[in-house]
Amino acid sequence: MPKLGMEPIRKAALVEATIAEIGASGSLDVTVSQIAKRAGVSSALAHHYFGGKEQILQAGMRQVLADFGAKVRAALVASKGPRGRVDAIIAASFEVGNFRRDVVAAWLNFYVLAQTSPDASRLLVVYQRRMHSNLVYALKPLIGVRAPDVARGIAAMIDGVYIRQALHGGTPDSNGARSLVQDYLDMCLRDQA
Amino acid sequence: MPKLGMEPIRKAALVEATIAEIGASGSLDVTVSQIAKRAGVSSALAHHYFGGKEQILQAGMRQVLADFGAKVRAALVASKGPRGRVDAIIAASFEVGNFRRDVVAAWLNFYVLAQTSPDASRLLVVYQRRMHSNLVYALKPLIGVRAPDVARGIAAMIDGVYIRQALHGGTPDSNGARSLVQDYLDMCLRDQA
DNA sequence: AGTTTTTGATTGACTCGTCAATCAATAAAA
DNA sequence: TTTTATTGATTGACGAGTCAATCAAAAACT
Repeated sequence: MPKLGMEPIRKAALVEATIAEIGASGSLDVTVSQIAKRAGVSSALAHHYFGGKEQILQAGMRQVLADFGAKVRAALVASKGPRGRVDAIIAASFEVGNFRRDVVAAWLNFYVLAQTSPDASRLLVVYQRRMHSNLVYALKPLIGVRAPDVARGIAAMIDGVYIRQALHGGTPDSNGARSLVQDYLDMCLRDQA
Repeated sequence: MPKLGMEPIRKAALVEATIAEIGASGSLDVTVSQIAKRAGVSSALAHHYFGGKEQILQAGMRQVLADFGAKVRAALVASKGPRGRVDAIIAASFEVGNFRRDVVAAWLNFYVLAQTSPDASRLLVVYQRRMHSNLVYALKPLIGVRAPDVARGIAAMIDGVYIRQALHGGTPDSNGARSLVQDYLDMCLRDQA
């Protein structure tokens, strides 16, 4: 055989190229040839390793989700105390890397895909569940029984702020986004409802 | 055949069919033939009246935006007092019609399009600006100088809650969505920051 | 060590389908 | 007859997926 163990290398390159192409086109209308070309291989090889276009795109999506999850996890282990944990989640959500052209494109098209693809929908639910349970776990010591409700509010606001920032042409304002959500959190903590 | 004055009728039918097809496919990957067929005409006629696919899709998007704007306007004229105006905007945003399959699909794909199409981006900015100024106008009597910031928070939360509801399979919970945002508003009003 | 066999890696060429856009032709008002 | 409405047929381009063939290293064998 030629150089052995090419498969994981090629797959990784194709996944990366997939995300890049999605970013370049802004949509999922990317050809397998484009992806393969960017990865430096033939389109036939992409089919050989992934089986079909659908699976290539799915691998790309999964990668974006995984990257995000890793960022949150890293931020959490470096945090201290309940409030620190919430702040870490918020900060990780608005990290500059998340506003990269290709990452934004991946997320938006992920939403679109989630309407019709059970696979995409399931992945999205997993992400939302993890976000929610992370938030609840951090909020419980701070506000007790109100934690689930506040977590829902924070999660929604993170999504809303993210989309607005992402679509707002020009440099995204990570700090502004973060403080908007943190102000909301502060207010919730101050409030006795 | 030609009964005169068909143009506006056909155009309206094609626009409606466009939105329906976008809803059916969940994406902008709809063929002109599909749209034309649903509208009961040939694809050639669609090209004849609109010039090209791009313009057909754009007309569909503009229609969705216009429908939303009309709903908000209607809710505003029927409202009473500052607080009533804010509630009206929130309620209009989560009206059941906005969760229709095709409307959701249109909005999500609108976001996607806004990344790369200056036209779509411009339309989106117009919508956001109007939303913001409506909110500020209603909030000013309630919280004065804090109005712009709170308006930003409410707008973001509306978007975030909407997306979560829209992508959450099953019947959307209009009331739940509304109360989530209204609770946020109540808290802002109660708060002296 | 040298030869042979095996097999992963890789591609160019091809098939089959689809789709946007165009056009020439037809029909019916004005 | 000039204009408006309307379509079937056609075209030209493009893209997913398949396949047979090639290449080169590694393993097996002598």
